[in-house]
Amino acid sequence: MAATLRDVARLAGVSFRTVSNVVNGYQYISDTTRSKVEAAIEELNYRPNYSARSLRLGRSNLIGLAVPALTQGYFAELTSEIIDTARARGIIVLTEQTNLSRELEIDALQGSRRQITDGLIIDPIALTSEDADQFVTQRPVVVLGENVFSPSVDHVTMKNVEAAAAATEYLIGLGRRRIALIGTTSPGGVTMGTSALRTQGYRQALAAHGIPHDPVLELPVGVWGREDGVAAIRSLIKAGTPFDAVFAVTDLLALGALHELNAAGLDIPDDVAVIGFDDLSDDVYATPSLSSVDAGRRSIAALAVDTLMDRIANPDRPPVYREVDFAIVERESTRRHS
Amino acid sequence: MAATLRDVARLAGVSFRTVSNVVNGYQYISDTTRSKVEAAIEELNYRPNYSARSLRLGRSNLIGLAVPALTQGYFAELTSEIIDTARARGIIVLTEQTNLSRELEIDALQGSRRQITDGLIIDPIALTSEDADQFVTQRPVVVLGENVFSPSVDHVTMKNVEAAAAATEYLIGLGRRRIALIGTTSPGGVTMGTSALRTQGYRQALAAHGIPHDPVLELPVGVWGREDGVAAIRSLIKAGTPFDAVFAVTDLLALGALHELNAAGLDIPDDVAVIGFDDLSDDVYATPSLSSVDAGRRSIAALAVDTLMDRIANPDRPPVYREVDFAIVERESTRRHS
DNA sequence: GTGAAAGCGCTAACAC
DNA sequence: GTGTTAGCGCTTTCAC
Repeated sequence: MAATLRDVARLAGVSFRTVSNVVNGYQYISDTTRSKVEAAIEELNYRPNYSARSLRLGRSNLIGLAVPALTQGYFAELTSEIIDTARARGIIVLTEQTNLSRELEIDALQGSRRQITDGLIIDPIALTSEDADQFVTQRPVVVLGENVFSPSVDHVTMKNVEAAAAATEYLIGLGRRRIALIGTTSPGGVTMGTSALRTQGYRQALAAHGIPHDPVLELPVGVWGREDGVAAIRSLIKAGTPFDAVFAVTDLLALGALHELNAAGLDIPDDVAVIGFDDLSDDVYATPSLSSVDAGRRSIAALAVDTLMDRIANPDRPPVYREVDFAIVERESTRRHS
Repeated sequence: MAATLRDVARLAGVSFRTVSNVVNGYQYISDTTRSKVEAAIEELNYRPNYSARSLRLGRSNLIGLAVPALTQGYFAELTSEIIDTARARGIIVLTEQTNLSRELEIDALQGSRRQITDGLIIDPIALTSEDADQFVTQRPVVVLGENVFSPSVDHVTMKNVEAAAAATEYLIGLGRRRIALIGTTSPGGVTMGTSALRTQGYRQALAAHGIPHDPVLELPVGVWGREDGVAAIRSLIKAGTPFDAVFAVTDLLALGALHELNAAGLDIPDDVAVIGFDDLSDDVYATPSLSSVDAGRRSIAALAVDTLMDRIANPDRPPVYREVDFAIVERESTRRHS
């Protein structure tokens, strides 16, 4: 059996309250007492019992993180960054995957595991703003992405419209006029919100430059996997639609597109320039390397954790809506040959 | 404040022991009582307090998972599979990243967060078998990979030597004789164990076919990122070493190699056939798609969770060493043109 | 600076 | 089938 505070106190010859004080770094303890206690802790290899501490404090230092799938590069990187940020704050992250399922997202928000954690960071895909009340829960929630807006909850997100417009303008600046959009909203498709915003940015940029908007160039996809990028390019080529650039609303789609453009024998970027969205670390190793929009994932990770911790400490403050900055990252898939 | 068992009991007009019985699915309760209690639970939106339950039971239903980095595809997929397997068993996973750091691996094993979880699954990279006693801890540990063997602890791992030999033999069967090995052990390199075993398999296969073993074809790397695969091919080409195939000890290295071979204008697989190791889902979307060794990651995830749960339930059973099966997955990077 | 004691919410042994 | 009670290990108010 593991040693308890009492065991340590007995060995050190002090009251067990004193041991608790030492463990919690309480100030006014004589040096001799402190070192006696520390020696006893060392000898018994004492570790505080977190369940007891949590029960007493009503706080576990655990937070939940609910993302669609760790196998998607964006979420693997986001999760990695959130775990590291949390660790630096003394917080432990309990990750779960919602697999694009409405049920699992509701379970993440409402299920009994919420009880274990002090708060939750969630990136909802299947839920929409119509489900806004699902997000109003006993314990703090920070919502990522813009598929959902729930007025009484904290949000941390990216500037989707502006960033998508910037990517499109960048392609226009390269002289491209027939810019395909892969991953626009589709009637039954998931990720409506994000997709809609990036589509909006794309159209805004075209309009701003007087480029007519051709519906044939806007390709909806099922989900956001590489295979969907492949399929989009395939359908474009099959239909014989001319195009000289591709803006994919996510890097996975862009990587799939790259693969299929290569397979079709097209030159990138001479025949078709390609830019994605998310700035995954994989982009550098694509053939050719993939230009992308860095939408601020690293900032989002840090801001999400800090916003959640702040809300836990301060439950009554008004909800915040925070957006992080973006940047275009230029690589071979759009670079002019020099 | 959240409702407690007592609140529910008061509302339902029963003793709070009865409520506990209902919550825990105890058998002998009258249907009327049960439904009264359930109505009260519903009305108060009661959720059991896990800290209290854990404190009482000495068991949290939380397990730790320590992997090098979620940004590495293999570990993202492994983690994803472990989380899902655990969830199906009612267990929650608390993931941390050890970043190839010896200190962080020791912290995962010995640190105070061990206290929160019932057990730990760890894939050590920086620690070696010389650190075997670090793995002997109060609470159950399951060790993944073969960088470490600690005799009194459970292990779940893959058949590295056999799988690497099979990959090499497969290339030999394709008529290749100058097979480069990317990711062999290097004096100061990490992941010595895994690397050494796969190198051993490679050499065994060559020897079995009477192919002389050329040290120039064995390329050590720093870590196992795509950039290291790029560097390995670059050095090979720069040195003018002839080669007609590449076996990379991990897919990330192989994907980097693919990228650099493409950049050098070599035809894959005609000039150089490439096979990796791990069967990441990315492999399908590489250009060309990457052949690989499926070393049994999915089985490892399930087996690791089950072995840990079994050990938690049964702390005194003898330690086990379990190996899962592998398979060669053929794709374009090694396929003969038809 | 240290000690005694209450109680966080729950489970389970023990009565009835 | 239901009620009473002890106690898991800890933090913290209140004394001294």
